[in-house]
Amino acid sequence: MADILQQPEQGATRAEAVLKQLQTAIVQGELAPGSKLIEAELARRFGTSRGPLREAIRDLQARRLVRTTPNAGARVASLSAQELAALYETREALEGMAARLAATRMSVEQIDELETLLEQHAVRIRSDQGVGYYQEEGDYDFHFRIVHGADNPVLANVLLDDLYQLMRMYRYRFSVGSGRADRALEEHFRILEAIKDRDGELAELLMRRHIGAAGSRLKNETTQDTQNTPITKE
Amino acid sequence: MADILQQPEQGATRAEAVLKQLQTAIVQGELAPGSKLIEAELARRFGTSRGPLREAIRDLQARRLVRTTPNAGARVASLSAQELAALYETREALEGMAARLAATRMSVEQIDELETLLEQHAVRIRSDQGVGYYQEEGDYDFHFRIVHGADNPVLANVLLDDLYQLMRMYRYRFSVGSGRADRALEEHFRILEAIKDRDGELAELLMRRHIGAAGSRLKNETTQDTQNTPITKE
DNA sequence: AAATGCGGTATTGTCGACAATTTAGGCTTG
DNA sequence: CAAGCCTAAATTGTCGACAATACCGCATTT
Repeated sequence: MADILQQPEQGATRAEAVLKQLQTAIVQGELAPGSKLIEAELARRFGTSRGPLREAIRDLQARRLVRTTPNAGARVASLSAQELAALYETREALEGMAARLAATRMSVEQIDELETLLEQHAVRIRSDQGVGYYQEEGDYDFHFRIVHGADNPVLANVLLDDLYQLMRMYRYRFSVGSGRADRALEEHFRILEAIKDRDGELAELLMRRHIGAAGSRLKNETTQDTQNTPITKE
Repeated sequence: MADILQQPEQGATRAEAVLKQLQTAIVQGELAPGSKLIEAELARRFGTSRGPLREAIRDLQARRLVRTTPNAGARVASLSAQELAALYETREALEGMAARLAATRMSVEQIDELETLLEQHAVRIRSDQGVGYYQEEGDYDFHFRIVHGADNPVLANVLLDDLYQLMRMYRYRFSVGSGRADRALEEHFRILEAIKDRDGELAELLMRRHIGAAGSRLKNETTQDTQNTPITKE
């Protein structure tokens, strides 16, 4: 039980382990958007050679968390307000679709489990414990289950692997949704109701609104300082 | 004008060049779905070392054209009928969204250009020349412009980089849409009309139908032999 | 004869060194 | 003083070799 802070072993291959560590470093904001990723430096930090690190960077590029230009290296993605809006727009369409499909494809067991999950959330929020928890993991968990309930592997891949990490990254920075947990939970319950009724059309509509609300709040928070300039530090 | 067949130089870096060559080899079916990608062999073939080749494979993995399992190598993606349906389902949602957005965001110049493009297609089809061309490049071109007209970089990225190549790969194999060029063109014109009217809702509906039709035809072609088994050769 | 363990071979994962390219700073030059 | 070149440092791209792992055929055992 020696090294809890440093747990360097994860994943089958070294490249995978580096990928995970690097991804969390980016998502949690330790590596600021726009900052340069120097291969040699990161390789030293993660105790590996440049080979696996390079592969990790390429994976992150696919997930839109970094951008690389040939011969000039990689930088942490830095989304402009416009791109951030585009991200939410796309998410709205995809998760709306997920909700519609989930309404017809989720099993009753899955629906039951989702309901108990939401009830647990309700308890947590009423007791004012874990508000932060709810916003992070709980919200993610709800959307995650909807996407899985849609039973569409392509959709799941695009949303969970590609787009979600990007949003988590920016959610971190603004701590989006402060004090909106109860409202969000209410919306989650409504979506659940629509799914229980097997009303795909309604579920899609509610989900789109739910995400649209989050997107417009995000827009307000960003446009106060930046209008077209990237949201970055360096 | 010596080597037209073999033009080994493409892209700024070797990995990029390999990526393009390998991707076309896969999309055109030269490397059958399910077949194994042996790094040493491909490296020899493309006249490079395993390093750049490895990076190309990782890029293709992000585009869902290959699947890798740690320590066991990469194989050309082999979609089951179910996954293929999921692919079209997702495309339907995304391109529907693209059409809706394009209806409000495309400039009149862009719309004019799109109209002349379709008129050229009409001429080609009526004269019975280039039916094959239309189905391949022309159709792609139309959808490409709609996606760009939506002015949403995330959407464009997901559709064009990730999903489109996969579909081209399977379109090749079945030569989907044989003799449907005139019908497809008609549908394209209707979508254009909706965009000219700035009627996003209608444009979305028409686009979804347009793609849904292609998807169900594809489904018919595949379910005749395979129901749950992957569509592959080896 | 079927299952299981055991090599040997093929293939992938990782590393360190070298080549090519970009980047930064100083110097010259107009 | 500004602009442009030119060198040097830093960084990325590429390669070949070695280590680790998975795959395959064969012998052995029950």
